[in-house]
Amino acid sequence: MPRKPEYDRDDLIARARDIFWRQGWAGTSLKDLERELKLKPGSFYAAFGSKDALYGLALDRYAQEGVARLRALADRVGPLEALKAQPRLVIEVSRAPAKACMLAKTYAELQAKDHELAGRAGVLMSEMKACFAELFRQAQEAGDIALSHDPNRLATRYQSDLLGLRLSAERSDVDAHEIAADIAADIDRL
Amino acid sequence: MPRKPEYDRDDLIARARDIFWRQGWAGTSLKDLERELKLKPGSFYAAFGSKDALYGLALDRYAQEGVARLRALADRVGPLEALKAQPRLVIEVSRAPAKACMLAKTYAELQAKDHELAGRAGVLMSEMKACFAELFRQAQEAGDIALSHDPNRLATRYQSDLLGLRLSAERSDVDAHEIAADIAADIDRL
DNA sequence: GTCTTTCTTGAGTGATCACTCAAGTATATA
DNA sequence: TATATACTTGAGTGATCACTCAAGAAAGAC
Repeated sequence: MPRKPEYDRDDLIARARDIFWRQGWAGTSLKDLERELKLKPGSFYAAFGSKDALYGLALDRYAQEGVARLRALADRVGPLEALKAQPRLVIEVSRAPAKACMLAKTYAELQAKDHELAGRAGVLMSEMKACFAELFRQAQEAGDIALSHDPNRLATRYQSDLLGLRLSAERSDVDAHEIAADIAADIDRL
Repeated sequence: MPRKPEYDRDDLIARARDIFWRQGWAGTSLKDLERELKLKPGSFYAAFGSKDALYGLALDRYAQEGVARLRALADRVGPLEALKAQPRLVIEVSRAPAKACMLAKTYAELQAKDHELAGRAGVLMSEMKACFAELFRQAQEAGDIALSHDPNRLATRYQSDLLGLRLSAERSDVDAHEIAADIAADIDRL
């Protein structure tokens, strides 16, 4: 009996993610969102409740797609090759709104104020790290990496390297492909 | 003939740097600054002109002290040992308001809006990178690092690693000392 | 067609933003 | 002591912030 909304909620979340990813939390005003999502304030708040709530949904979507993409890659080329390819891939996605990791940007921006979204970003980064560790462990099982290494430690370093790489990739005076190649080369030496 | 200001300008810039470093640009309001610097709006604007102008001074101070500290360290222990010690040192400074690099935080927060301060942070990061490259080159001259390596490439990777490390050091679920040790170990293998 | 339910619209809310400025106060020189 | 020259004070500026809500419009059920 009721009327249906004119928007595609999933599409709106994806578009909001791109805006937040690029401009950050404080850098994105409701005016920005209303313009880009073509939603008047009333519809916006009926659909999402608050700016923070939408940011949370966007953050979850970002992390979920990131993990899914890496897992799918590992299923295709195996864990070691996936870990080696990932650095190059994350800085080459040209349709992405930014090179830097949205989780890291969120954490860096909001952690000092103990914002709930910073906590959420931290949890999601931790899950991402666990995903890396699992792939390192699988690579060890496959005999590609010496068993003497601790997969959790490898994952921690690897994630740190990726965060640095992706931040560096935003800079015009840095050749991020060289860094990506060096990170991949490090994995080969394990 | 005139009255002297009651504040120490250098001290105010240092205090402002710490606030901006921790809370970011948008995350720091003039109310925050007025409270921490104990300056009423009139005095604040007479002294610094604008929030952005003070942020710029704070950024310059941050970068200048960072370079000076590393150069002093290199003079004491030599270029190779300085580069190896730096990762541990940057995450161990307990009186620092944050572990992450202020230049990186500024760049990440403001680059999307082409803010002048992001450009300034980028230039300062570039200067820092040049400082790293110089130390790598000196280490090669001293015979500590094989001449086959490009010092600029080493510096780029090293800086990227440091950015990742320092961001990781903000997280409670990460053992940053392990990462720092691994980065130092990488330098030994060159 | 009529009713019910939900969505859309957009002016308007108080709070906070960076910033201004006129009035008051203190100090070094004459 | 008188005067000139800053510095300090804090109420107040318009703009923008996230957000609200009442009224109008549209679509399924009957």
